[in-house]
Amino acid sequence: MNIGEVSERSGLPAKTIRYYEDIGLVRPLRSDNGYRSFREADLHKLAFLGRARTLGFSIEACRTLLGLYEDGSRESAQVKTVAEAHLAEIDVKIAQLRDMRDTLSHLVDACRGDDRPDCPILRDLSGGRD
Amino acid sequence: MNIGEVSERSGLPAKTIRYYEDIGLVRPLRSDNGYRSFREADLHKLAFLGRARTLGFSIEACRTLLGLYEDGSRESAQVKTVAEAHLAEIDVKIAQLRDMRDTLSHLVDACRGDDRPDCPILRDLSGGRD
DNA sequence: ATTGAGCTTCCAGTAACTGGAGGCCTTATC
DNA sequence: GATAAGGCCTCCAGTTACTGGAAGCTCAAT
Repeated sequence: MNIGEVSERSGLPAKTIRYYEDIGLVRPLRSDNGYRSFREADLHKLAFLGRARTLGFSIEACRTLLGLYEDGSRESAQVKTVAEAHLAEIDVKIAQLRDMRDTLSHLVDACRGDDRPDCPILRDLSGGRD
Repeated sequence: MNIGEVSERSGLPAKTIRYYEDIGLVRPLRSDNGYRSFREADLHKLAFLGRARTLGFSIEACRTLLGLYEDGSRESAQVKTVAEAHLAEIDVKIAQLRDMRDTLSHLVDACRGDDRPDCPILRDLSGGRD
């Protein structure tokens, strides 16, 4: 398979696939003409990576997961540990965003949004010194 | 004021303050010895930026907000528009993270996390082909 | 005179790609 | 056989918002 077909079947841009090869996540063969030549297993890996990325796993976490995926003697506890760590990160991010959201939505609600300069949003940002 | 004092009073690292000067968000004076010399107004701007950043505004949004802050003839509608756009982005991010969280927490719950290789998380990532 | 802290600039690196330039390879058409 | 289109190649630069570090000047105190 050439990169175009793999791109289509995995849903990943060709650029991204080349990048993943650069950083050692996949190692496709090469044809005589220099083109990358992907096996089914490479495609599966890339699809795996795409899915893991949509779940928000970092590239390094993906590398770990891929290693476990390919290691028949893994313990599921290892996988679970990685996933739980990521879940905890997601929770932190959500909490941070919610804090921002709460503060910001109060400010937005308080702002009349008309043609006058008076603005609670700017007042808040300026530390009330205004 | 030298950068150290401004850093302490604004809560921003000196590195960040220099960076903000680089990209034109503040323009401190210079002393004869080459040191940056900050006025109170510069400190206020930096504190403003720090606060806006904690609310998640991008640097470019901060630049816009700072411009409005300094423009006595602004209309609060302009500020509100920027804030609402940012609020919408936050909502999108929260929704994405929640989706990830939901999927991932189901998978984590389904994984026994013991010494056996069988793992629903990997099964999901591999597209069920496992 | 010599520390040590504080300041300066400049370069490189982070995360995970993405865009673009310049240039082969392949296939089809005239 | 020439040519054009499209796919592929590599390499370089840019993105966001900083952060770390090196080499070196300045200042205050000893």
